[in-house]
Amino acid sequence: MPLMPAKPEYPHDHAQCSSDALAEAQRICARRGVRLTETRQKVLELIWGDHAAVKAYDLLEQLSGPGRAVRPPTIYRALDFLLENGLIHRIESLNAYVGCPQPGGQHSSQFLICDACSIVIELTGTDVVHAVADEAASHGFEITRQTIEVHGLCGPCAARHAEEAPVP
Amino acid sequence: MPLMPAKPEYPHDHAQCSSDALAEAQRICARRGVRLTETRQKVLELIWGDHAAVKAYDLLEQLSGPGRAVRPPTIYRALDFLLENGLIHRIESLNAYVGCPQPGGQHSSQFLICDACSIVIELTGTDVVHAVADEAASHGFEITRQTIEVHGLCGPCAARHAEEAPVP
DNA sequence: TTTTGTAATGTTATATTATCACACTTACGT
DNA sequence: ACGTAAGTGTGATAATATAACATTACAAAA
Repeated sequence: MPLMPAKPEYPHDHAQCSSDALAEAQRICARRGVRLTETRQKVLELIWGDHAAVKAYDLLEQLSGPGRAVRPPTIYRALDFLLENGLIHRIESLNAYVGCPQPGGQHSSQFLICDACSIVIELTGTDVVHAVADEAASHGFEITRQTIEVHGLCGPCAARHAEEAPVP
Repeated sequence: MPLMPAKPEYPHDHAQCSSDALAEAQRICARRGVRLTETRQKVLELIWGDHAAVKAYDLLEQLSGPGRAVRPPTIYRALDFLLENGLIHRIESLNAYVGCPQPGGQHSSQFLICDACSIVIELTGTDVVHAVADEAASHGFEITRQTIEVHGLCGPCAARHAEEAPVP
């Protein structure tokens, strides 16, 4: 049974959410003495268009216009900058990028990814991080980077799905 | 400081390890009534060449010979088969594939990946899985697939690294 | 044993994701 | 204004993966 695609449902004032993220990004870049140039900011805005992960070549299309053909390096440079400065995350299992809601600091990445509506929810709990750290330590392993990506159905999509295929 | 690449260190009888994996794969396929054809078996053998993850196009080169030019679909079909039957895993953060040491059953994927020697260690503990499941449940999220990929340095590489760059 | 249907493979082309190399421009401190 | 480093433009290409359709091999039925 194929998943029904849908728009991410996340009841909140997204215009606010997005502009907060942009403002915070500006603060962070100012504090760090790095430049949030027009291209970088534009890419960040596009990524914050909603709470789904965005593909590099979609950004490319969106940035390109009638008079302006943006090339891949432009996008990837902007993405690299945003990644380095902790403003976005890369979702490995999707080859896509999503805004970071707690930008600035290094923090481990744990995501719930809805395969129906594509929403990406970033987790902030420490239990998982600790459990992983313990396991790693027991193997004498020194962690530099954790990637935790959990696929499935978000609450609203799970509900919709159950409705469409009710269990007898 | 760049990581020193190295061969994966994993003191064991790898010939045995590898041939056990192959034999187990044959048992599993027989039980399931699916065919471990020559190409599929060859790919599985190559993946079990050591405990590092292998790239699809490296398999392609290794399978190709003077008289035989193997094309991408051949490899990807074999990889799909092996993935579907739980004989290998895909490491998303590397776009690469690794043998599964507990093949057959569905199980969550948790890997320690050494960025120096490329060894991939599959974890089997349940703490992490439970911690993730709890977090997901608290968001009303229904999990279908977990990907946990932890990058860093394995024990031997961490030791070697510390030796090369001693802390005063 | 031949037939026949399905699974598997071969083959060509192309899609998708990402990087390299080098030229040019802009911002910024001096 | 000048020099420098950071940022961007541009063309080419690398690396990863899939689509579409033809052909072959296998195993069970007739």
